[in-house]
Amino acid sequence: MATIKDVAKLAGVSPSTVSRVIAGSNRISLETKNRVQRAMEQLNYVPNAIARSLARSHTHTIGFALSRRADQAFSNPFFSEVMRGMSTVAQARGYNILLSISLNPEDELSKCLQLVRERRVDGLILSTSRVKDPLIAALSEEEAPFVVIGRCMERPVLSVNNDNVKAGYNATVHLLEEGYREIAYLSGASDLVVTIDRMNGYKQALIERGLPLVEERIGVADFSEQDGYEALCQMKERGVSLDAVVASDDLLALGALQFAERYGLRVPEDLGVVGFNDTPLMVYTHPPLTSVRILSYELGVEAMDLLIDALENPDKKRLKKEIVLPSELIVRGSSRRRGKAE
Amino acid sequence: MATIKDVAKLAGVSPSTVSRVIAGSNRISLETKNRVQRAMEQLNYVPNAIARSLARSHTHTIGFALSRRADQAFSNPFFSEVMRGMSTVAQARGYNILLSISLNPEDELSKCLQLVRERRVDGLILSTSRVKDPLIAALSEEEAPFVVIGRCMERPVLSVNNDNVKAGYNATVHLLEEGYREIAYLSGASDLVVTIDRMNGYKQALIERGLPLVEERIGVADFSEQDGYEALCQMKERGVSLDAVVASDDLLALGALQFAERYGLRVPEDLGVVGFNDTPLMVYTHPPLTSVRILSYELGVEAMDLLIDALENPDKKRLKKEIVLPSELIVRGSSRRRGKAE
DNA sequence: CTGTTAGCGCGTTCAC
DNA sequence: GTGAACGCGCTAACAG
Repeated sequence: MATIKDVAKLAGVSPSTVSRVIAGSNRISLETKNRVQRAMEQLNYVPNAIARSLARSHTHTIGFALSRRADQAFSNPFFSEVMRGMSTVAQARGYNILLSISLNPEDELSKCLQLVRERRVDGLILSTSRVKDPLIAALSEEEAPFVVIGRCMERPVLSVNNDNVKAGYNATVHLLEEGYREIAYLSGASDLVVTIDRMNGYKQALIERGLPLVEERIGVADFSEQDGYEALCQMKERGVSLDAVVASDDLLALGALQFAERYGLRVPEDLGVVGFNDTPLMVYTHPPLTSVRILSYELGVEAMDLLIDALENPDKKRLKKEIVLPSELIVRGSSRRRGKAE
Repeated sequence: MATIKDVAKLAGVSPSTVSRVIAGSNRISLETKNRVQRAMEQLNYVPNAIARSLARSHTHTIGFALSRRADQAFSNPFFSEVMRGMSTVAQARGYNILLSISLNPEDELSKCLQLVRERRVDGLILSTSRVKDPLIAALSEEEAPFVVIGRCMERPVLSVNNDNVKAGYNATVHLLEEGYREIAYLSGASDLVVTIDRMNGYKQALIERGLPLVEERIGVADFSEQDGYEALCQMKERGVSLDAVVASDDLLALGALQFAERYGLRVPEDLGVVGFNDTPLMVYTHPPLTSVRILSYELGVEAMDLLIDALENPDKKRLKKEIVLPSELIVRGSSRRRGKAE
């Protein structure tokens, strides 16, 4: 494998000259430039990225942290889409993506710190955020550049989020307008900021319409259909009445559908259901699932752009920008009973 | 950020000594070893991975190539699972994963070559294989270490695959045993080795049972429900009769379900359907989808292990091992009509 | 415009 | 057992 020296030798110049034509320096004669380029082609020369990184002390690599719970949570294409978005930008701006999948938040923390301290990545993108997130705290202390997909409640950070409060609010209002009154909320892991925000939107809608906020109608479940199903069954068995469910994830909404089946409830007549993420396959549930569409691809795009901007403009680094992307409620059969025969 | 020199200075030794305790050299006195370790802790020292890579001329990083069509194809968790498997092994063996998502095979080729030539990765894992795959050819010529998830028809390569021919065969035999006789096959992109293998299994089953092999019953579609739907509609409109479908992907099977609805065919009575991948959400289709379960997580595990083994045992490098993992047909409502009232 | 000199941070002989 | 010296391949500051 040819090195910069080989090229220099062949072209009859010094390595630094070669380095200059690679960098596209303008103070270089057209003639030697051509000569060098010919030599590079002839030797099939490609600069060694590692050596470059060492010399310039940055890697042009971004780490993406995914903890397994998050991963399985969204066995829907949410993260695939985010990654596609990130990847598009990374590609365009000359960056690479290093993947870090962990089994739990503790591992995630140590692996991310490792990546940063080893200087393997220039910055990190975090896939979710929790209340008092230790990872965010550690990274902040380390002064490592990072952006979180989600929101940080404790301190200003670079972040890209969707309007979860509003989305939760809209979903709930929609159910109210369809005539549902006893609306339950299915939360994901209770320390995830997303699910808390969505819940707050839900609460806000109820309060605004003067409806009672029944704590027993709020169920906490891991992001899985099974858990969603069980949470609702427990509610029912405790004698809590409900005629609709706002589920903070489509998988949980699926659990709600199962729950309806178990108790012989008709959807949407007896139970209205709305989920989150608008997972493509949810079109095929019976009835098709109403869901909040999240701009996951765009989330990835914005996150990567934000991080690279911060990286490349050290002056702006201190400005902790927070981007919020809109969501859209996609109404389908699972929540539309207005005008239907009762 | 502390360097090896800082540690050396603090411990009152030379950098090479520090290097030795990092490497776990045994010819070092316990005393200085402890002294160095204390210094490392005190300075919160972590070796710079880039400098290491340069000195040792390998990165401990594996590239994973995904081309977008493959990605969207499997908006099911197939690749997530593969990645989880790869990640587990990578973690355990001290490797990192660099992600390379491309929009098309051409981009994929150039990006992968780039990664290898830049020496950014020690090796690559390819997510799919095509007939006369240019990427495989290029990588072979480059003598870059890589393993393909799938199979290479032209030359021996390191590969991890599932038993697609047998799986296609089993799926078809199952339909035959359920009494279906006019079985169609829905292929994915016609140059993907997976889909070809599955088709050959399908053909073999028909031939074995003495049934005619009707070329018109083989439809080619991209991996999407829409395409699957359209392929079958075209078949129908051309007057081709069919009473069952083997779809090389669950999404295509979904298209078959749509097709059935469109033409008022009852599933499984009038149309039997079996898909591939056993996507979790397919349990919720009506009726639940029969599908071939692929060991995607294990595929990732084996691929990563195979690659790292080859990397770390240069002597074995020449041995082009090909691993095949079993699959399992999960029978559900969409293909079970035996014993049912007709 | 171009070459020389010094690193970037670490691994690895080769001596002592 | 330990240190000095050199090299990995490239960039950057300084001359000229």
